[in-house]
Amino acid sequence: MVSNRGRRPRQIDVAKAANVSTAIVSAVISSTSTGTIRVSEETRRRVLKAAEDLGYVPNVAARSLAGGRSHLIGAFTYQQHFPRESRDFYFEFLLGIEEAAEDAGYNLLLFTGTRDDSGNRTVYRNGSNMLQLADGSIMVGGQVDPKELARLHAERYPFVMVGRRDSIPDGVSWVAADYRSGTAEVVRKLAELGHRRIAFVQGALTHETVDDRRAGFAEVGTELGWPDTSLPVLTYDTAGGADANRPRTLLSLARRRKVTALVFESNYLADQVRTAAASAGVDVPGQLSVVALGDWSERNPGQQVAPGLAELTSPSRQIGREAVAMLIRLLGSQTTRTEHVMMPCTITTGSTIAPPPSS
Amino acid sequence: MVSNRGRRPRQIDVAKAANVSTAIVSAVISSTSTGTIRVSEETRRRVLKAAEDLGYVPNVAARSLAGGRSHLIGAFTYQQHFPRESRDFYFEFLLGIEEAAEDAGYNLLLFTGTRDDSGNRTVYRNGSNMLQLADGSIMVGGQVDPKELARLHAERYPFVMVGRRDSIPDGVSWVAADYRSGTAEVVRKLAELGHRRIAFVQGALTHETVDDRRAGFAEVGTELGWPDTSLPVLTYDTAGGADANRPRTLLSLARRRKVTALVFESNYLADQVRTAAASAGVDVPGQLSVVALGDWSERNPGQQVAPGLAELTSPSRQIGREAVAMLIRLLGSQTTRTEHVMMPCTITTGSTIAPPPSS
DNA sequence: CTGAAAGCGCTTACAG
DNA sequence: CTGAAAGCGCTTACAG
Repeated sequence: MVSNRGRRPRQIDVAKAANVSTAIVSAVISSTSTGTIRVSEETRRRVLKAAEDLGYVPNVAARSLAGGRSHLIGAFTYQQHFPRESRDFYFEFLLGIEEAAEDAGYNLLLFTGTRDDSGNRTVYRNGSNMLQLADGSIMVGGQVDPKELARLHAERYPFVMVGRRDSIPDGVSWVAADYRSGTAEVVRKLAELGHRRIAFVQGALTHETVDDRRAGFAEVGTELGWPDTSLPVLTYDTAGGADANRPRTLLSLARRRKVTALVFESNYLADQVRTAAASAGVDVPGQLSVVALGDWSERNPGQQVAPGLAELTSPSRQIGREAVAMLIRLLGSQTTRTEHVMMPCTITTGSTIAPPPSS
Repeated sequence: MVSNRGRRPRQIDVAKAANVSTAIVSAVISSTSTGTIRVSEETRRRVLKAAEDLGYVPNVAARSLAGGRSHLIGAFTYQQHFPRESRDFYFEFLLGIEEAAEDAGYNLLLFTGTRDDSGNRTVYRNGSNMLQLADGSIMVGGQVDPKELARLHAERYPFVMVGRRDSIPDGVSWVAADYRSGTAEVVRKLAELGHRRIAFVQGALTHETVDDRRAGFAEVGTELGWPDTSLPVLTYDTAGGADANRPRTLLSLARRRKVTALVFESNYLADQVRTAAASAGVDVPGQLSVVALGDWSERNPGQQVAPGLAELTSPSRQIGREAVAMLIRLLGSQTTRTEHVMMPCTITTGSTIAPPPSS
């Protein structure tokens, strides 16, 4: 490496040139607002001049060693690759993080170099917490290592989780999409259009955000005083993978149950059912309204968003932004604190929602 | 801030626990290949165990202060915002940089926090070279501050320029798109299809990459022994902005000059001319072939790529990747060195190229 | 193969 | 308002 060590002017050189102590140089250069040190305007100018003349440039590593802060925000993911394609669900989170870091004047450290010898992501490489390079970090993505998160938290390393909120240890801060309210909003909207039988379609494998959506779904029933039969929950077997018959089964089930609107946890399945309806002669949305609630777990990698499909969309960019704001709050706080924020989802109406058939 | 200072175990604690010196701990933990220090397998295990038990985590700032390396690659841009939208010309460069950093096991520091009080990007904030947080950096984008670059280079800070190669000081390393060869390839292709009069269309404002393209254009004439009249260069006034008449002027000029193929520096203008041709009853590509050479400077922000337009495409992603590889070479080199690499462009044939009219 | 110690370049109490 | 000095937590010659 081309090393300039020893040739580059240091603080002490500037101090000598300006005929002051290094403390003064430090105070002038870093212009610490915390500093109780006040420097006369004349001295200040002299120091600045000397620094300029010598081409002095503070060493950031030394500064952060002595000062205890790097002024860096980190972004980490357990995903195999950093989200880089716009079709990657986590991509938008990262964009929001970048934007907010930029707005806040922070540099952003992407922990791209955090794979162990087996190619798996880990925070602790050779037992060393790589994240501490940054003052705090945002953890992005659907995969997590709960043990690592717990250890991080125990170490009191400041971080905010984004992209999921289940399977993460207590005390960990997060920002998440409010699927509950969003789903309730969707159902309310359908009810307003005149629907009186709306089914919630979920996979066999449940997780927290599915529970949230179902809660939002049920909530509207209570709100409107509907009987349980008006809001049936249909569960299909996820284990079988992409079962070609699944969409048809669901369609006939819907007809039998006299359901006029289908609310799908999975965008993928919603899209499939819409397609199947077309070939089965069922008019969407004339006879059947279809809404997707934003779960992409069944999506094939590279699959594009289904155009025209009514859907609940995660406010991923805003979540990313909020996570950075939250992290900065955590960093500024004297006490250890935990924050949880739910951000409202967006409803894209699309062309698959309409009033129920008048019959 | 939640500070763990003083509570977190340090190297010395591990050393005491393992009954060795800190030098040994350092050697074991950092597993420096350079290290002439050899540690017995048993000692090694003891140290690792102690580190594990204590939850020891090396401090990176200290490490890079003492060792002189941070093992971080930086990315900087003079653009107002970091490229984040796929329609941003510089976005792909950044993706390539991220990919390559990930592959090389480096963390990537995005210098998002580098705007001064007026909102302008600077490398030197309060006289301090922010980039030195990273061992070396990639500079991305179309804007540059030549003075800062010169200063950086004088300081012997290792960096590689990407996205442009003119207006940058001597001795600075860069990776750029090879528009010369690409343009030659385009013209050769047109000649093979039977074209014998091909015009190069350029703006009044010239810069290095336009010169490159024109050189590639002229090169083929020499190669094939064509007279100068076969390869005219048409210059239009850029000063007038988006002049609505420009496309028509060019079309009639082309007809008068008996030109059967138009090669445009500017993608924007190429697209406009194609559209104008349609409404003027000129068949593209039946009567006139149109090719764009990848200059986007006239593009409106947010404008999408013109679909179907034959064009030369900058290998931006590969350039980003190569820049990282180059930087890593520079970092590993004992001597100060400069490297320049031109990466081949891609030709997208599209639907605007055909043999000339048979008449 | 191992240990004691200097030094990396700052910041920040602590005295004056 | 200013100075001398300790200390941040490592790495790396240099001795043993």
